[in-house]
Amino acid sequence: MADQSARPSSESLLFLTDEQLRKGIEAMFFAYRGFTADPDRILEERGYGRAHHRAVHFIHRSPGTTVNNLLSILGVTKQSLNRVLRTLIEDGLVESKVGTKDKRERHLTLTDKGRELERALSDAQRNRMRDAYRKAGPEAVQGFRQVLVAMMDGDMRRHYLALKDASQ
Amino acid sequence: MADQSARPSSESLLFLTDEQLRKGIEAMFFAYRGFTADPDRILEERGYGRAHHRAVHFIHRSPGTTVNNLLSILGVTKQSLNRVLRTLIEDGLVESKVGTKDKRERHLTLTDKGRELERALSDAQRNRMRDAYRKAGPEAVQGFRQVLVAMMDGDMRRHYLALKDASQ
DNA sequence: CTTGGAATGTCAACAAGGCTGACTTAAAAC
DNA sequence: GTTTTAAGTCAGCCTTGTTGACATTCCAAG
Repeated sequence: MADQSARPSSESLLFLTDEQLRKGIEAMFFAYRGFTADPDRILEERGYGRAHHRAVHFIHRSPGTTVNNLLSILGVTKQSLNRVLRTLIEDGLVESKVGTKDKRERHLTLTDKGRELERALSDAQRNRMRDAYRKAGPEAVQGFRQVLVAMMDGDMRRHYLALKDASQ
Repeated sequence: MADQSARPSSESLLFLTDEQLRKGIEAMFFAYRGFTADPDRILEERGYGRAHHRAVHFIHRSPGTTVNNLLSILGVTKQSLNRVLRTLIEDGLVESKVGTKDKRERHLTLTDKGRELERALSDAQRNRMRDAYRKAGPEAVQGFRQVLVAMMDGDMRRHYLALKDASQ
C-alpha cells in the first residue's frame, strides 16, 4: 500500500512513458474480453447474462449475504439487482430466507442447482486464469495482483480485501 | 469438477489453489471497475458512453483506420459501431474520408475536438494506471502485463501486439 | 461489359441491463 | 408513536449490444 516503498530499481519510475501506460490500458481492455469470454458462452446457453454471473458468484462467495450487502459489492441499483435476483429465485438457483435476527433482511444462498451453475462458470474462468498464470510465471502473478489492487477504488478495495481468503 | 481447494496443490510449480484463482478473478472484476470509473465520469458529462470511448481511443491510436478494422478490434457488429460513429461524426469529433485507393472504404480520423476528448479520457485513465504502477512497483508492472497478455484470446492478442508501441 | 462479392450504410425491431422516481410493506430503532 | 431501514415492485428511459433485410458503391473476375 505504501507507494514510496523505495524500490531501489535504477531508473525507478522513469519508465512510465505515455506509450507504456497506453499499452497497459489496452492490455486491460483486451484481457477483460478474454476474462469474460468463457463464462459468457456458458451463460448464453442457459439464458443468463453477466449480471446473473456476478450475483451467483458473490452469493456463492458469501453465503447468507443480504441484498443490501450484495448491492454495495456489485455497485448497481436495487431495481437492477432485483430483476436478476428474481429470475434466479424463480428458476430455483438462489434461495431467499427471511432473517431470524432482523426479519427485514433476506439472506441469499445458492441451491444445488445454483451451485452447479456457479461451478461451471468458475471452472471455466479459473481454467483461463490458471493458464494465464502458468504462462506468465509465479513472479508475474504477484505483480498482477498488486497492480490490480492498486487500481481499485477505495470502496471496491475494501470489499475485495473483506472477501475471505482461505489460502493466505 | 476438480475441487482441490482442500489441497494446496504443492506438486504444481505454482501455488495455484482454487482460492488463489478466485482472488485473481475478483481482483479483475473490482479493478476493471476502477479502470473505467474516471473515463465514465468524463463521458457522462459530455453525453457519451463507453462505446464512444472505445471508438475514439482506437481511432486515435490508428489514425486513418477503416471501419472494418475498427469492427474487428472492438468485436461488435457494424450496426452497433455505426450508431456510435454517426454521433461522433455529427458532433464533429471524428472525420470520415472516402478512401483514395479503394473508395468503398472510409478512413477515420479524429478532429481537434475529437483529440481534445481523447486527451481528457486518456489523461484520466493514464493517471489511474500510473498511480497503480507506482504503488505496485516496477517488477509488478512486468508481471501485470504478462498475465494480461496471457489471458487474451488469440484474436485479441494479435490486435494488441499489432498496435504500435513506441516504447519498446 | 456484366456480374458477383466486398465494404459500407441504413432501417426496423428487439433484449439485456444499467438508471431514476414513486410507492408499499414490514420491522427495527429511536 | 414516529422515523428509518431493508426489501420489493411498477413504470419508464437510456445505452449498447443483437438479427435481419436491403441499398449503394465499387473492385475485380469472367
